[in-house]
Amino acid sequence: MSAAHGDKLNAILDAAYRLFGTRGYYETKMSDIAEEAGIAKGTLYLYFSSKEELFTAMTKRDFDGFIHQLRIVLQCAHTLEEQLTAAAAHHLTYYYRVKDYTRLFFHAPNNDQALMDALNEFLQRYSGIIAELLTSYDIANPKLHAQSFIGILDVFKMDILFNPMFTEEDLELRIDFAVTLFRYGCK
Amino acid sequence: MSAAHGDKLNAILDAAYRLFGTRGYYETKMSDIAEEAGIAKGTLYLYFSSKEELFTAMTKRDFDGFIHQLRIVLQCAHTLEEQLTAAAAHHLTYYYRVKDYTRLFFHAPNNDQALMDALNEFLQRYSGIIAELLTSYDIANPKLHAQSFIGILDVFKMDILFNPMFTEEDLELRIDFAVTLFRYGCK
Amino acid sequence: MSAAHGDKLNAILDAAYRLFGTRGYYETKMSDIAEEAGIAKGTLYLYFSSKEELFTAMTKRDFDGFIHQLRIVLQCAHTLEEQLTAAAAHHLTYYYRVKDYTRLFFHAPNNDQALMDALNEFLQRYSGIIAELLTSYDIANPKLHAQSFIGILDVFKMDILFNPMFTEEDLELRIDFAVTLFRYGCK
Amino acid sequence: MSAAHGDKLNAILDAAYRLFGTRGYYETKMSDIAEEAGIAKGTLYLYFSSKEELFTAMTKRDFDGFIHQLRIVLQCAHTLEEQLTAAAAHHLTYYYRVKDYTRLFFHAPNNDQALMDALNEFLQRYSGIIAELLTSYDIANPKLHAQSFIGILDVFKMDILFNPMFTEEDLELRIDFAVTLFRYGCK
DNA sequence: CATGAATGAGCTTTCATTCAT
DNA sequence: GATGAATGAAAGCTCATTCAT
Repeated sequence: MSAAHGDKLNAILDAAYRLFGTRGYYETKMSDIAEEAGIAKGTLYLYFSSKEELFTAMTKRDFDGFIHQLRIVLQCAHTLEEQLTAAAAHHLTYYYRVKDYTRLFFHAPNNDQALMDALNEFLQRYSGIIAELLTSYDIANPKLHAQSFIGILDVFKMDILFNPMFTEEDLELRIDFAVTLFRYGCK
Repeated sequence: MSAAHGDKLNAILDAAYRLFGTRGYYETKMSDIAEEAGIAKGTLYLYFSSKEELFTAMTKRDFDGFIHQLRIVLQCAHTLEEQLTAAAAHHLTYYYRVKDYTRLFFHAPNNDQALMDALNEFLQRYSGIIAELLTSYDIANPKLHAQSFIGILDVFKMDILFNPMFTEEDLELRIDFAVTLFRYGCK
Repeated sequence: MSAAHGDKLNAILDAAYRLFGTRGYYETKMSDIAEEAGIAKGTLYLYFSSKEELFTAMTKRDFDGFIHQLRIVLQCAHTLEEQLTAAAAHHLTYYYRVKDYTRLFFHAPNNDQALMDALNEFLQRYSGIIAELLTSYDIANPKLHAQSFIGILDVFKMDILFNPMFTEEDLELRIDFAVTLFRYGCK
Repeated sequence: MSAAHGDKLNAILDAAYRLFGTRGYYETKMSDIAEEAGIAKGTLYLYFSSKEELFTAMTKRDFDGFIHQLRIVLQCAHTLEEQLTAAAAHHLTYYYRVKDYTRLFFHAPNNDQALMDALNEFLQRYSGIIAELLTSYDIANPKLHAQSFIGILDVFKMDILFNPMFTEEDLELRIDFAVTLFRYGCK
């Protein structure tokens, strides 16, 4: 894979991310993506054999970045409290940064097994990392706890993505709230 | 003829629920819904002015049923523990019952404001009921706590919907787990 | 045909005239006509077996009115000059009065032989009346002359129907102009 | 590839002319035009963004051809008599040649402003050319006279288009008749 | 006579994908 | 590798007409 090839590939994935994210899968045309990427329509098919495959590839790159970044922020934290807070901050900040790309979270192609697999794999990796963390602190049921922690965080995406008044302070508040609830329960 | 009218209306909504739920919005044709409902294509348009409107109406009916059922099960519970357990059981059992209709939760028409409004309204009602509950027990931050509780429950939908080995025991386990975590934190 | 029947019939024809005239044949729905006439959709079909037949009936009534009126105004005129002027005034005033119903002259159903027959028959009757007039003054080629006279008048419909500034003076001017040109040629 | 492009464009316009002309606007399907032109349905939309636009483009090409031809035949005539005869012959011969395309003159899409504009522009150009001619011979009211001349000619289209027995001699007769009437009046 | 709920054939337009250049 | 003209399947919606009441 030459540098030029990689450049064009990333240009396509970037364009796909922007358009799928802002308009949704079915509302985005391959020709729009080609134009946004600055290449010809036919060229897309030299890189991806179908629209679905492109969508899945774009999603996977996004997932990989999420996981990669998660590992990095976790390395800078040392107590359980710090690590959960880092993970929560990473999760919510991610949504906060992409609040203009809400379609990513609601509109995907429907009958694509590869995408479903990628989604499941992502969740396994994500909850695996959190579970590993909890295991190292001897917390029981690490997998269920990890999933629940992610669930607590994820429910706030509705606020973040759809409430235009949502501020960074609201973000901080929810980060601390989620960690505290997870650790100590409601009050 | 109001009874007949209601019958046909419900036949359409039932058919829409089945097909949208198993195939997804974009993969379901209006002609399929008509056939499934046992009526002519044009008749659909006497009841709903567009495919989107039909989808939103079907969704709203589902939401209403969920909320209605929730209120009923909550009336039979009297302590906080019982009430949270009832709500958790209701939520997860709902997913368990509709595990064949996974598309309902992932594939909706894009850019439809009426649907987004319905979704938001549902979440407000749902979290409002839980928050009210928490308030009556003097728990701080009732709204955030309510959302978090729902988040914990909702994350398990991935297991329920996509893990074909998922059993009713797994269900029971998660119901108790969710309530305990919510009340007392991890460990 | 009872009075009530005739009333309803005329209500339908009136409604059809208004809607076909302002919107055009294909842009007017049978249901619109029914509503405009204050009756039910199905009732239309008790009077006319199809949309085309209704259009043709409406057109014929209009043609009959035109011819009937023409005969009346001609009876009040006695010299050739007066008669031609009366006919010209009648023709152009007709367009002037229905300038809000321009679709009548441009948009008709396409493959309806009955309508084409009605149109031809009208033109035969119209030019026949004028030709008869010319014959009584021993003018040669009465049929061609009659047609030409009608042609001179008819060309002005574009001005009348499409020029919103067109005034009654413009009308008078064209009436005299047409008669003079027809009788004496240009200058 | 401009030649090929032009070829395909003309193939489409030719096909549209034939089908719209013989069947009418609403009775002609885009798929029929594509087939007649020997291309795919979707290709039509690379050249014209809608059925209406195609109809208008076809009409304009026809109008342009009419005007172009008119200018040519007028250049070969030198007296007023000759010029009017040339114009009359051109007008009536045009109808005679396209007598199989009667729908062109009766059936156009409704509510299309671009088409109405094209029609008006054509009439302005046509009557403008005739009026200019009359002006050069110091004839008063050149615009009204020009319109009337056109009206005299145009009325004969009914005979030409709808009378299957209409011969070339009938054509010649009307050409001379129209010019004589226009110049000297009846008788 | 009158109604209007129900029908279903019909058509424009879109867009993912291909392939000759 | 890159292009973009060409393709053609596919689907939402309309509306003239029917017929049970």
